[in-house]
Amino acid sequence: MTEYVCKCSLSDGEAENAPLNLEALQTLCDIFRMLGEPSRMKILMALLDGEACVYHIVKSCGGQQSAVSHQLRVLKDNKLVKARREGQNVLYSLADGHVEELIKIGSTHVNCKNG
Amino acid sequence: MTEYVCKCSLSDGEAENAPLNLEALQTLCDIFRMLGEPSRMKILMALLDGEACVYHIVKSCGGQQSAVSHQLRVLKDNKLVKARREGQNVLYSLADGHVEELIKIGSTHVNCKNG
DNA sequence: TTATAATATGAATAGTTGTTCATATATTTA
DNA sequence: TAAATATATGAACAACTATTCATATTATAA
Repeated sequence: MTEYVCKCSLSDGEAENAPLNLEALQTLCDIFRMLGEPSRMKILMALLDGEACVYHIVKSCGGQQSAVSHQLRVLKDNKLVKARREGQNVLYSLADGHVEELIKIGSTHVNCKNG
Repeated sequence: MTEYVCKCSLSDGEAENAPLNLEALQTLCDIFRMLGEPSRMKILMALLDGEACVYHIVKSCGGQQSAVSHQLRVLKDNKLVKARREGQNVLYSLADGHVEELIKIGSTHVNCKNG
């Protein structure tokens, strides 16, 4: 049985390379997974203009308060948002500029494909 | 019962705004969802250097051929990759530059958080 | 302290989805 | 045409997860 050779751009040697830290891959995918659920994306978009309390996030995004709280927890665990308490309220905001940038580029992609 | 006012940056009026096309939101999230699965991300990363046939994608990413084919189909349905047949082989490539850009920014985010 | 408001959480459930196995289709070679 | 290679696909199953409901926690107001 001879060595298989197709006409694509990869050699077998290149194809076998796995230059990827598995943990980093998982973390990277976790971030995208966070952005891949409409209920979470709505929350993040509501935070594009600045920090907001849970009450207003719920008002903006709809759905049950507990559902929003659950998602906020997941978003915080994955470092996409941060929170600070101010009296009775907890104010959430985007963790850093990358989140906003990812949303913008994703949106551009959608617009390109639809245009 | 008086109107609720918290100290976050949103007014009730702003919070109630839903300036979002639901279909576009879903499409946007679909793209990120595609990027949110390690098995798919591996495939996309294998395509960062150019087009590749299924055989080499499987060799690069591991797993069963049928699993890779299933994921390639989903990626194509969601317009993240495109395919062209060349003889027995089908060569896949990234749909456009946005995909690469998203992966890069996501990776930067990961590195920032770990640094 | 008691009551109320704001937020968080645990358990249960229903819906989604990635993988596997078996098989089908398409292309080339003998 | 028959055999072999490359890729795709359908069904089934297991794992994951978003939501709901009920309730707990935290903070302010009476």
